[in-house]
Amino acid sequence: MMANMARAATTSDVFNAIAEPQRREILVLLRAGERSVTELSREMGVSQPGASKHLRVLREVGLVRDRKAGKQRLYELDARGLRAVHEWTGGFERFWNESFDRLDAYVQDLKQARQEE
Amino acid sequence: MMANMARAATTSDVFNAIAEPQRREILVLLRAGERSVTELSREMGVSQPGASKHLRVLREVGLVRDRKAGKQRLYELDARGLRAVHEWTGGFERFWNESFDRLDAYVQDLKQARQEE
DNA sequence: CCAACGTATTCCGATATGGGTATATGATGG
DNA sequence: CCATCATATACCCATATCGGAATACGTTGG
Repeated sequence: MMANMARAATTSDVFNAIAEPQRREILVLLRAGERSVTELSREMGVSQPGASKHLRVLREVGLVRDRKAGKQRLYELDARGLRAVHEWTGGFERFWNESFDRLDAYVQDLKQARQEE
Repeated sequence: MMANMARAATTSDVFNAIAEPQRREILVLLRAGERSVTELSREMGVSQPGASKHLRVLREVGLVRDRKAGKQRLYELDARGLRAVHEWTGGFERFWNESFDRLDAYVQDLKQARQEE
């Protein structure tokens, strides 16, 4: 009865889609222009079904578009979905920019070391 | 012989760590300041072990620091690891702008097609 | 020391995941 | 229509994942 959901479906979630290194690699490759599945699988050193499956995920979350070109199917980047991730992480910019960040971490470490002695 | 790795371990990978909605929620909550585990679990409507386990993942990828405070353990944001994600997605900025242009062009085409009906 | 409180870990069950391999589906040229 | 190339899907396996419940561990006050 679907009581225990193991994790959010990788599809329909951009954060999950880009959690996979090979999928990130695909997106990077596609910045240089559209590619066929075979080209991608060769450039990545991955089996064709492997590439196809990752492309399916990327397609379902909307990060790539595909178009038929003869026997081939060309995949093209659609980076709009990455904007949400960029903006979400951007919401933390002031926290990683704080100049006392490193010093603060250092102080915390000292405190902790003391307490654990 | 560990031949089939199901997916990259969620630990040691920031992209994977933030693929989990609850973990993202924790990070957001911690922007307002450090919190104990119980406080977090209550604010999130999650069990205490649930919170603890997500915090462990976040700690292992370095997105939070913890410090003992009496019986409690206070968790604090360490957003530096998010910078990598921000920058990676930032590498696509010109593409999502371009995509908007393309969408815009498409919309223009639609308008035009209508007028020509 | 011990009772209590706060937190972490362990175990379990259901499910998602990724990589193979084999095979199905699709499109093309002739 | 057929042979062929390109891609997608199905199936299997090993493992990761998440949530819940029970329990272990740690700290503190009395």
